[in-house]
Amino acid sequence: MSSLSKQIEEYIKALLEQESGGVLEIQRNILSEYFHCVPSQINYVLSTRFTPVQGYLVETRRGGGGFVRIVSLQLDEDDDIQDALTDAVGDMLTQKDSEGLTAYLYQQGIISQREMLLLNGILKDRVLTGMEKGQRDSVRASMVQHLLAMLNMMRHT
Amino acid sequence: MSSLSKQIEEYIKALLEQESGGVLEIQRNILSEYFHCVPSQINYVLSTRFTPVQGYLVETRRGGGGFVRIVSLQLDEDDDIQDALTDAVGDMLTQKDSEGLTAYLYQQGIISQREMLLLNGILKDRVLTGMEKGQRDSVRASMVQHLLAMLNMMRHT
DNA sequence: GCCATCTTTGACTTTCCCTGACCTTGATGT
DNA sequence: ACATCAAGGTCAGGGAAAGTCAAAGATGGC
Repeated sequence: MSSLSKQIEEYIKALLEQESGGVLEIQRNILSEYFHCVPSQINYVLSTRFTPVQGYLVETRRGGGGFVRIVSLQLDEDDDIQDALTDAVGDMLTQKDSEGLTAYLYQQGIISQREMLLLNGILKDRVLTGMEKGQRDSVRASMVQHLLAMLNMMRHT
Repeated sequence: MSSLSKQIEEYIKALLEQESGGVLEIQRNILSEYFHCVPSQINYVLSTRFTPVQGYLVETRRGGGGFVRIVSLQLDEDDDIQDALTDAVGDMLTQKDSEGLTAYLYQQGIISQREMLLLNGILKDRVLTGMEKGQRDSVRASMVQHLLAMLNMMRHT
């Protein structure tokens, strides 16, 4: 008995495969009606199975004409970016570690020096104001995960 | 299925491009008739998409011969980016505004398209997790303020 | 059988867009 | 000056999405 979440996951992935560009746009309500579940079930599936680490980027818009857009990144196994995504960055990342990572990306020729400097500037503790260290490191991790996912995407286009 | 607001936005931007001086003067009623909508819809579009932080100034005059003037702000080579934008950013910045700002910076040749995409990617609500909206907007403002400072420095060295 | 983890649900919230009723300002003719 | 008309402005409200969160339920490993 595969769970509903699992089924929804498969369905979305099937839809994604049909899209040539690896980009799927769909309405949350349509999906939840199709599976006879509450809309927030879709959020659960997206947040547990379509994360940057798993190779997906999700974008949404609310209000009239709202949608959910799911982008599938083609990731190859032995890739610097993918390694960083699965190994180096967990769900917490200190300023020091993020600087180490950007230096590595620069040294690998994945980002420019200027990009490294800009990213470091934005990821500093001093800039991520008004939160506890734990939260800062968690937000930084999220930012860097998304950054890596996008770098991966750009590399393949 | 792009929203009416989006269409109006595009239309205005297209008109603006045709103007050599970056200044467009038009009547609100003409626009609203063209799009078969109420006049105040135009105000909505102007106030959400043509703000200073997105690189625009809007001036209007009421009464007979009234008009809406939309000015696309141009940065000169020796303009101080910080001076020009710090106030506009303020201490709160929504995702939409930050995207407008990066688009502006790109259009003005201050950042590359790739930098714009990377920045947008890490400034999204979805990425700045685990906080209330107020805090998100405040952290985003902080990040963008620091970004402006760095861009300003890099520009003159 | 117990505990941890994953799933499912639904009540409540937020965002975005659009409309219409009513208000303010400026120009013009007398 | 004043009346009138011709702009544009404001604001509250409603509808259409998606988001959040916590509680309840299911599952699986030991």
